[in-house]
Amino acid sequence: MPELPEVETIARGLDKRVAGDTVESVWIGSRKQPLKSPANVIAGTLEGKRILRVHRAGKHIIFDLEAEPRALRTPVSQTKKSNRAVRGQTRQAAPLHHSDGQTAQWVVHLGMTGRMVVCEPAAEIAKHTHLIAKLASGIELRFIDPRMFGKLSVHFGGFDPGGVEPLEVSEERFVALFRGRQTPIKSALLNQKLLRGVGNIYADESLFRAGIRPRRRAAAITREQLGKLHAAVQKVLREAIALGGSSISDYVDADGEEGFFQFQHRVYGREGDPCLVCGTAIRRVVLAGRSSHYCAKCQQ
DNA sequence: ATACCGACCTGTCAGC
DNA sequence: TGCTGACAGGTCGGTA
Repeated sequence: MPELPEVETIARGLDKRVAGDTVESVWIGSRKQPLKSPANVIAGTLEGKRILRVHRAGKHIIFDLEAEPRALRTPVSQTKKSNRAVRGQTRQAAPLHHSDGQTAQWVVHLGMTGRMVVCEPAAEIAKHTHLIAKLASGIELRFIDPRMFGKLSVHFGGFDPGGVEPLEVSEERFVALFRGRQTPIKSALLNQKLLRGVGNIYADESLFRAGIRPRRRAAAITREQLGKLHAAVQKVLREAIALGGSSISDYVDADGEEGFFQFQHRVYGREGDPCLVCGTAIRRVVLAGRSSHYCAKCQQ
């Protein structure tokens, strides 16, 4: 579901709502799929820790946790008994010997359909809820993901998502990323090891604004066009962030609000519709297994 | 190195 | 009304 602008919007919302709060207890559902770290390690790392800050790297949401637990674990797990019966198993906290004295990070990747929401404990528990973190202030942080393509993990001593931040990369470095690559430019834009955070919507939208066809070989694109692409990627991402991201089917931010960038889409999801610049029907082709939308006249 | 494909999952929607 | 197939914001691993 979410690309960089959506993840940025969610991370900002979460930071506003939960930074400074402390995780009291964590419930993790039985499904294994969304977990990259073992459930007891995730729960054990989160429980008792204060959330210092929530931010984004690529499409990852990162919760910075304070190094040392705020409170002992014992009273926490005792207060959890009532919830246990209702919601299923609560994992035992893992020993934290490997994280003592180090900052820990809780990293969340939302995949296609993941959502991370803040809500009151009384709020109905949505289907496909895989994690609930009860916070000291009384609110809950919930991870919901129907397709389970999302991933939850904890890291000690620095999480490296790879690639460069599209909003921070200089034009020189951006151009260098594609030098000599025979892959289609769209595939290169989607490669998170190069640029982190650009997904299918914003790749198509950026290529349209730069006037480049998705299938063009990266290496065959002129320096001037790559400069335009660099500007287009940054402009599209910034505008999308300003509008709270794109809500296609069910995307909402941490507060349940929809984004508005979908109304600015010029090619994505507009197959057969007239190009807003020249009137030519927008085409859709499948490239690297993903739908790619473009205007055959405006993009050469 | 690159490119294509299926796999991972569930839900929704168009068409019959 | 209900079945079937295509498709969905992402990533990974296998294979040619």
